[in-house]
Formats: sequence, structure tokens, C-alpha cells
Amino acid sequence: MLTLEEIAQLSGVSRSTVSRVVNDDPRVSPAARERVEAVIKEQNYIPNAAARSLASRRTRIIGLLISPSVGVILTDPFFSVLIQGAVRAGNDSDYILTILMETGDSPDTADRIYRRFIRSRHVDGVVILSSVVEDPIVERLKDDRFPFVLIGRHPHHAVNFVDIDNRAAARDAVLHLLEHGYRRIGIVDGPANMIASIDRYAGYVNAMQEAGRMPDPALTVHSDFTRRGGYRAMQSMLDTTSEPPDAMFVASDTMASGVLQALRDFGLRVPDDVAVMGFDGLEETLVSQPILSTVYQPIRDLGAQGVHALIDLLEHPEHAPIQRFLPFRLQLRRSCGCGAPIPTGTTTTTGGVAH
Amino acid sequence: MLTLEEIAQLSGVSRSTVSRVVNDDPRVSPAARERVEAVIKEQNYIPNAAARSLASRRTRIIGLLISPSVGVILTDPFFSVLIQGAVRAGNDSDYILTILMETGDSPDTADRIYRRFIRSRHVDGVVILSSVVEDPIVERLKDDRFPFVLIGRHPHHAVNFVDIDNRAAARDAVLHLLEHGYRRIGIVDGPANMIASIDRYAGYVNAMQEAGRMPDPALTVHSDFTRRGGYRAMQSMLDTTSEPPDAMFVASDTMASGVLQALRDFGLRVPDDVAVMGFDGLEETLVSQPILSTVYQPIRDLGAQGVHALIDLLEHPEHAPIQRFLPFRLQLRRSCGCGAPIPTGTTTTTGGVAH
DNA sequence: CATTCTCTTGGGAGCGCTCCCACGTGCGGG
DNA sequence: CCCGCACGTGGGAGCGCTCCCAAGAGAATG
Repeated sequence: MLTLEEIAQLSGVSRSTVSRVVNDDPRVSPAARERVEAVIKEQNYIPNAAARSLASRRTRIIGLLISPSVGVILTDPFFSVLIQGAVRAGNDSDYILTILMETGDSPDTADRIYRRFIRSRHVDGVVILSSVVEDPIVERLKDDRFPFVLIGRHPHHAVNFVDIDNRAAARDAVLHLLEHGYRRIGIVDGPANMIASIDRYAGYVNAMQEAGRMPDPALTVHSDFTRRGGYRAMQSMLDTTSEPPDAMFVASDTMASGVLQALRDFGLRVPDDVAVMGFDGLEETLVSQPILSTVYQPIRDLGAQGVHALIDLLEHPEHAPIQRFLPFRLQLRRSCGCGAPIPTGTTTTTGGVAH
Repeated sequence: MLTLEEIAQLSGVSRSTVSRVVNDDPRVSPAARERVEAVIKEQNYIPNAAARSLASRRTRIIGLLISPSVGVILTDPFFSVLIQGAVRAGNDSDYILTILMETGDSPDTADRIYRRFIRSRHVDGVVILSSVVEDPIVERLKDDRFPFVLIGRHPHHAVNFVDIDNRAAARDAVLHLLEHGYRRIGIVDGPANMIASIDRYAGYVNAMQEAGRMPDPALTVHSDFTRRGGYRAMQSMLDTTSEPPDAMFVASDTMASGVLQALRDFGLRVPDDVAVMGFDGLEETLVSQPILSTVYQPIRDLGAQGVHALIDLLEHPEHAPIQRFLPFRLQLRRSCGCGAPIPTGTTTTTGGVAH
């Protein structure tokens, strides 16, 4: 493995000049630069990361930390799209994005990663993809004053985050179902300990109350954001309730896909017997008939903005805290009872929120 | 940020002793150890990663590199299970596993990651999850003598890898369909540039030929390992062929799930009109009726073994090259025409290969 | 023509660890 | 009683960079 010093000797300049060339410092004569670059190329020299970070006190690497809860449902296109958005944003920057996954099987795994990777300064900052409300990592990062950005807002702490207004979005969706005339509206929500689930449930309740209706507990099920979970949730609701719902608000498209299949297996027609409204706006779930009405959220952007926010934080620590809400919109298609099947992409639009 | 030296002063010992405590070196008196540990805890001291790697010449971090082709189909439970297996194996070791994703949108992103993360020694070694046959990274790693393990065999190079014998597995699966008496057997394969697809196709052809049948090109479709892709592949096959198949071998359960839906939407019964055999043995795809017959492969193990192999490589460079095939088995359920629906888990078993 | 400035360049002093060698100290055996 | 040998311990010498300051060569200024 070659060092800076050796490259310097080979090209007849000093260590400092080679360092300047490597770091694109303008204070190098064209002649010297050319010579050094030739040697670097010829020797296939690549600077040692550890030495660099030790001397410069940064690594130019940022982490995307995926919490256990998420790891399990990694299969949801939601996460894959989000991750892709984040990775792409990382690639377009000067930073390299690396993904850290916790499996959650051992309590000290998280601690290990935190110490050995985060606090030891292997990364300059982290984007957290957790959404489990009580995730202890948030406290820890705050206490240690380590730079981080949450994807999904935090209920208590004033931390940097990027999110959509899930409450408002869910409210809009349920209000739309109410406008259709549905009255027994049920909900398949995500896990009760995720902020997104909590907010979406609150939006559902808000809408129902505005319409003067009390949400029926028999029509509320928490599931796990998987297709299978959606299927089972719908199945159990139909099995246990004497009076089935006339519409369902489902907190993710992936679960909605399971819900649609459960309804079909139960012999119920969508939207005639039961209307369905999803959440996410994933292209992946458009396989099924009837085409799913849903709340579109800019998932890819969510990932990208999270990364951008972190980089901004790293390079301008003096900036104000970042608390960004991205816009959402309803995509009204067949499954909620709206007109003829509308081709993918063409959509009716309602409000959204942004700061 | 505290340093070793400061901890040493605070606990009245030398830098060396603190280092020994941190690294679990037995050559420290109980008294000193106790004192130092107290100070470390009290000060919340965590050693600097860069300084450590610079001095010790290793990082104790390994990378899981996910190639662009894979990134797109990250939603396939196959990958999420594989990744979980790898992450878990990493957690159980002394290493930390970090995931690197290439998006493939820019040709030099891969180069950047390679230089800035791999060759710069940010990681001690990498596990490659690529399977695109001509992935240039393999050459590069080989040339640079950087430690790596492939998940999925390599057609040309003698490299370390972990895989199953896809050819034999596919052959077994198709032979089973032939035993049922099906004769017009079609295949929905994965992308033609992935080694797994190539091997599974070869197995399919082998089986057909052994039964004295020429595979019908009209019944061969390459798809992309997604549910949607499977749906479309089946749809287009049914649309274009005058004589539909009586059985389908599908190169992944996720695609098979799409195939089942396409058949249903086409008014064909499974297995009566068309039998279906999947590949992977994912629990996630068991939602659908009829329950899918499939080839089970130990996906989680594949990830774990990849990581173990790499660690072995790092700690015992003198060991022989690792080329490991894990066992597979047929899981015969309803969709291939086998008896009554068999409860999940209970399975008929056939051969497998292992070294 | 002396003075100031700009442009390039070189090298010292770390960054915070690990690794190795040397130095006590106290013990048992010859 | 002395020698050798463990056992703890301390400190020097790096690891391969970045950052800063100094210095020399010209160019520009009065």
C-alpha cells in the first residue's frame, strides 16, 4: 500500500503538494499537478481513509440507521423506495451513505453499533429510519450532541426531521370516503408504537368526529404494514364483526393489497360492498384490480430530503433546526368508488402541506 | 472528545494500561482495571475509530455491497431475508456490518464507492450481493487482492462464494412437474444476466431434455423477479401462445405470486388447468390460495454463511478458497398438483447438495 | 530600486490510537 | 542469598494523513 510520501517522492514534490492535488486545492501549479496526477494514476494510489479522518476529524460518511422494527418490514416497497431516495441523494453529494441495520434480536446490538460506529465517529452523522416512538437512540444522540436527522417526526423532542403531515393526510382521505356517503368506515392501521400510525389514526378519528360519527372500536385493527398483515387484519375484522364496514382506510398500500385480497376471498366486491383507501401511492401495488385509491406521499423525496438535511446540518451547524413537512395528495381511483378507472398517473388532487 | 491519554491521567495510570483495558488485554491488574473502567464509564469515553484503524491497520467493519440490479428489487422478501441473515451473522461476530448500495444511475458512483469506501480501507472486506454475471467489481477486487466473498457463484473466476446448486434445484423441480404428467411446461425466469437465472434455466432445460422434450421458446419468458413482473410475464405468455402451458416453473416465489394472480384473472384454475412451481420457499408468499409448491433454499443461511466466510477469510488468510453450496429441497404443496393442502412447514423432501 | 504582494512549495507538528520494548517488583528455586 | 522469571506497567515510535506557518521567487507597486 503506497502512502502520500511515496507518491511525493515518485513525482519529485513534497507530501503537501500531493495532498493538495488529491484534495483539489487550487494552490498547485499546473505542471506539478499534472505530474502528480500521472503518478497517482499509474500507481493506483488511493489515500488511506483512517489517516485522513484522524487528521481531518471527519469521515465524509453518513449513516442511514434502520431500526429493528423497520428491518422486519424491509420488504415493503415503501422502505425500498425511501432507501433508494436516500442513497441517491448521498451519491449526488460529497458523502458516502452507508446503511446500518439493527436486527433487534439482542438488546446490546444497538448499543454496539451506537458505540463502535456512531459515537466512535465512524460516520459524521446519521439519518434515522425508526419511527418507533420510544426509540432510545434519539435521547442518546441528543445527549451526545451527535448530528442526526429523523425521517418521521418525533412526538416529544425538538429534533431535526423530515416527514409529511400524516394526521392531515389521513383526515383528508377519510373525509373523502365520508363524502362518498360511506358511514361505517374502518381502519387497518400500522403498529401502535409508530408515530406514523399514531398520526394516521388521529387523522381518521378527526375526520369521523367532524362528520359527527364515533369511530367503532370493532372496526379498528392495528397491523404490521405487511401485505400478509393486511390480509389477516381484514379477515379477522370480517370474522368478528356482525356488521361489516362499508369502507376501509388502510394505513399503507402494501397492507391495502392484502385487504383487497381478503375482501375478494370473502366474496365482497370493491368498491360496491366495501370501498378501500390506501396510503403511500406506491406504483408497485397497482397490479391489483380495482386500482387502489390512495394518499400519495413523496417517499423518494422523504429519503433524499433526510440526507440533504443532515448534510446541511454537518456543513452549517449554525443553521436553524430543520423540521420539514413535505406535501401529499389524494390519488383517487377506482377502489374508493370514484368514477371510471383512471389510468395510472392521472390523478385528482387535493391539498397538501409544506413549510 | 476525550482521548486515551486523558482517561489515563484521570485514572492515574498510563495510556498503555487504558488501551489494555479497552482491548480486554489480560495483562492488567484487577485494581487498575477497575479504576480505569470506572473512569471510562463515568466519562462516557469511546475510543476514536480513525486513530484505532490507523494504528492497527484494520477497521473491524465489513461491507455488504448491494449492486444496482439488486437495489431495484430490494422489495423481494428474498433480499430482505438474505440481508437479515447477513446482518445477524455480523452482529454475532466481532465485526460490524454496513450495507453499501449502488443505485446504478451514474457510472462513476460505483467507482466512487469502490475507491472511497473499499480500497481506502474503510472496510476490512466485503460480501457482494450482485449476481449480475459481468459485474466489473469482481475483477477489480481480485486485481487489488481485496478480501471478498460472493453470494452466488461466479461463472468464470475462481472466487470465494456461497450459493445453492441452482441448476440441480431447478432440474429437480421440473422433474417433479414431469412426474405429475405435465408436458407443456413453461418457465418464467429471472433476468438473463444473472447467474441464478442462467443456472435455473439450464436446470429446466436439462429436466425437459431428460424427459425427451424440447423446451418450447414460446413458453420461456424472462422477467425481473418482481410480483408485477411475474404477473405481466404470465399475462403476455397467455396472450401470445395459442396452446397454453399445463404447468409453469417460476424462478422465484415473488414472481410466482404474480403468476398465480394472472392465471386467476385469466380464468384458469391452479393446479387443474395450470400447475405452478415456485422457487425460494418464502413464507411471505403463502398468503395466496392455492398454497404454492416451491423449491426451498436456505436464504437466511446464505447471507449468514457469506459473512462467516468473509470473516474466516480475514482471520485466516491461509485457508483454502471457500466455495460452498448449501442444501435445497422441494416443498410440495397444492399448486403443483400434490395431494391435499399440506400445512405450512410440513414438506416432502428431496435431495440437496452440500460440501 | 526598495517594498509589498501573490503564488507555490516544503516541512513541522500533530490527530489518537496500537505495538513493542524496557523497566521495575516480588516470587520461587538452586 | 542471588539469579531468573513471571507479571504489571510505562513510554517511544510510529500509522498516513491534514493543517498551518514559513520561505523563496517573481510580479506589481510607489
